[in-house]
Amino acid sequence: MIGPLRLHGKFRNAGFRLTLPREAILNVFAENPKHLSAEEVFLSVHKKYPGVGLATVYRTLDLLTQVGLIFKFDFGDGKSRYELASEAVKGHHHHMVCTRCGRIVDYSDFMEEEVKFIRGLEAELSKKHNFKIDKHQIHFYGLCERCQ
Amino acid sequence: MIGPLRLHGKFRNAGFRLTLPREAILNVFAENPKHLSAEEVFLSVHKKYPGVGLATVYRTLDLLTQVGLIFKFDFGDGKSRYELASEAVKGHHHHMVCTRCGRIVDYSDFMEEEVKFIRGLEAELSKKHNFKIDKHQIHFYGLCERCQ
DNA sequence: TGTTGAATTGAGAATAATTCTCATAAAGGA
DNA sequence: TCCTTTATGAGAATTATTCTCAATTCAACA
Repeated sequence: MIGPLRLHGKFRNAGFRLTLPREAILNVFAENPKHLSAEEVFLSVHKKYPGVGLATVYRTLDLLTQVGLIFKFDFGDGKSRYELASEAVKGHHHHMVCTRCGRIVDYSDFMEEEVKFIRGLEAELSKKHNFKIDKHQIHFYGLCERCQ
Repeated sequence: MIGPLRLHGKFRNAGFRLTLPREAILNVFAENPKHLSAEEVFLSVHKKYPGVGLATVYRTLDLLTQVGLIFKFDFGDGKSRYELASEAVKGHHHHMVCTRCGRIVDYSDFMEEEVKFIRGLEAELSKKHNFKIDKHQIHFYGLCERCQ
């Protein structure tokens, strides 16, 4: 669970207001685990706060992504997915996507080596191409256990 | 340029017919360089073969992706992009995406180390999670030279 | 603690990418 | 060449996402 105060601060500094829908949406991420689609977030919020509309969910997801509280992913199934940033950092992980059933398997093995390697690569690339990298995504695609 | 014979074989083995639209679409990739959207492919094909429709382009892109002749990418701007597989393999490269202007910068530096590292990771992950990995994508996001 | 202006919201319309439908046309084996 | 199957074009349909706009809420300040 993210501290309301930190959240509060993040929003204010960025010039945004802290509203009920925004907190509700953030709570969904704090309670549910991972990579939720906009519709899943909407349905989840809707249970407690039926008044919150889908457009607000989209707007807020955008906002939270900009502010850096959640990450946005595209696994190639036509809809975006979002995930709490603190989750992704604390239990840092990446994704394997099953090309048959669409299942997303997280892994957090070898992250230390991976992060070290990627950091190095980032530094080299940033310098060489004058590209200010601030995040990366690594996705593996293939067949999950069930679909082989 | 992909040899028509090899192409021929690939299609037959997969149970598909080799048609003019399919060749035309593949030629677009052989002639143009990289990561084209469906619409870009459509427009390009349309110049030489105005008869070819957008639906066919989508169908063929799907097909070519399945057969493995092209790769499909999602850079998070709401449209898929495609790229000749042999291009991606021969001049193996990955992508950096500018989060402000959407520009995609290819890089092919450090690929040897990168591929070696990723291969190792793939092997470990496949074994541990019993996930049959057949491809990966690495994307870096940030600000390109012009947008900083 | 009420007032006020700006930021935010909900509802539904609008948009954009992609997929589907179906009647017609083309491919390639017999 | 004929025939069956597969592929195609055109446009309708679908899906995710964004936009519009009047009504509401936030929070700074009186």
